[in-house]
Amino acid sequence: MGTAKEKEDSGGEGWRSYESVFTNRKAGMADVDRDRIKKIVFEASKDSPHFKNEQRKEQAAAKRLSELQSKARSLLPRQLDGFKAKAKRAIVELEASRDLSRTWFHIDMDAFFAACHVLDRPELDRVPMAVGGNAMISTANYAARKFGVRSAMPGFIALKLCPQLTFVRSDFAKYKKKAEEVRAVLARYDENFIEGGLDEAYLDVTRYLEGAKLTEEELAEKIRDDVFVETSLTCSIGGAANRMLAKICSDLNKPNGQYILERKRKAILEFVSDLPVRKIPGIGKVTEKVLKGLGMNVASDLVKEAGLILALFSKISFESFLRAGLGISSSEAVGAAQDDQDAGRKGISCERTFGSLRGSRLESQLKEIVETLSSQMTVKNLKGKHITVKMKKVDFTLKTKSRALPAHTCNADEMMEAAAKLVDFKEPLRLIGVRMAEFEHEAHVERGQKVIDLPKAEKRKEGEEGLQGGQWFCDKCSRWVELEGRLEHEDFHLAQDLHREQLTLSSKPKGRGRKPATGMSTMDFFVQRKKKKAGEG
DNA sequence: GTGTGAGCA
DNA sequence: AAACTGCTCACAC
Repeated sequence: MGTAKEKEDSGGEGWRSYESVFTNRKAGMADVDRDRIKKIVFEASKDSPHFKNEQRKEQAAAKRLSELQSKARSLLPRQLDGFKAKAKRAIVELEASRDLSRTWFHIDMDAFFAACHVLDRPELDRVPMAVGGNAMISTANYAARKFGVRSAMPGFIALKLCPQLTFVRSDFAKYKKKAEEVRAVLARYDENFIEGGLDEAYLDVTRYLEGAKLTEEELAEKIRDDVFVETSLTCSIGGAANRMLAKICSDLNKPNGQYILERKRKAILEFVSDLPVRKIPGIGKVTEKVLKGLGMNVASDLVKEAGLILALFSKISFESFLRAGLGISSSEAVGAAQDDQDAGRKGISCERTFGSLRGSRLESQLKEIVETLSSQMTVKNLKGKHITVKMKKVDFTLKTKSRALPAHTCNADEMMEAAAKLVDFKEPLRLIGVRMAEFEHEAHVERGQKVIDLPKAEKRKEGEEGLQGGQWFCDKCSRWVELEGRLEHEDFHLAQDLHREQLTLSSKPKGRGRKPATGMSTMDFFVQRKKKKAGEG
């Protein structure tokens, strides 16, 4: 896909150039099938407003790429040399921080939701099956994946790929229960393991390995064995010197497999030298396209072309690309996983998609969303001073409106009043959402200080003791919650966990403010004047 | 401060 | 007929 030539092809061949999230290579898919899948997904999509919007976005991405390409071409050799020199120093700096002293395992349950259902209904294992419904699928078993059925694929499209597909309604309580069983096993190997959603975890097994006199391969076998014996579920394990590499490795021999990357600089550099950039956590479809358009295909290319990257991308992107290319990421443990997700949060939001609503019905939908958000904020003890309303029109185009509020609040009425002012209820929408930001941050939880909140909770406990249990202590977030709100509160954690099923907690370039707390100063120095320099000359 | 959009899982 | 949700960052004005 080098040139933007074939365009006007609305006829029978349009599907050929149609690459979507659903048609990428995944474990267990033969190449022969890819064209068929592409074609079916394309046929089911091409006339929808959603598809039009996708095309619009693709064009914008292509434009961005060509701008970057021409920016790259216009760089004078001496400018590029300057960037290269700075990049070189950044590489030396990062290399000095390389830590090979620890072994991290990334545990990834195989088709977790689907596998949970198979436990109760073994016959489902032999037929193509997906968890979810007509609108959206959350997981598919491996039999269904052979047909191209993917998570995050609309059910109606999956049915076209696989007419005999069996749908199973999701059962969050079941997943949560099984996840607890899995965690009980994992905790024996690292009591401070980091949870990544319901079906993922990072374990620092360094200490266990020292005590047990096992090789890493043997330990991974043992953990997979334990998990299977005690939960009847299979998982895949990746082992490496840091979490980023471990996560990449856990995907390589999926399902029910393992891959250990030797903790040696040379082995790691070899590994990244034929690691497709798309495998790097944080690099998705679009970034892959951009990098490939700039001639970078494997992770180590990001180091080779570090000067160019420095010239073209932001400081943050530069550093994360460089880390990926060197196979370096944080290898230290993170504070308690549950608390960590709240610390450093910048905003909280809630949004709903519906068919098409306007007028008073739209208004009451907005109110519902505001109320949900308000109660989540109350639970999390968050008050925001800035509100944003997000609106998606029927043609899938997005619009946001935001306002600063007179004071910090998590009050539903105040939020609704502000939100309603930002919406034109006459216009039909397919989605509406509300985001609150600019929190008043009292004593924010720093990385690694997992119990900083506890004294507060403890104090509260003593103080409220006389009040006869109008409150309930949530172990999950170590906070006191109004007793009446308990069910809702638990649901909230469940929903959050569920959502995280599709996310990763690994060190990634963007996302949820999980930035390194330290070690940036030198890097800052290298790149701080990037823009100025780029502009001159 | 506000608005838009991209990107990711 | 039908394509989610929550979060972050970049950039323009």
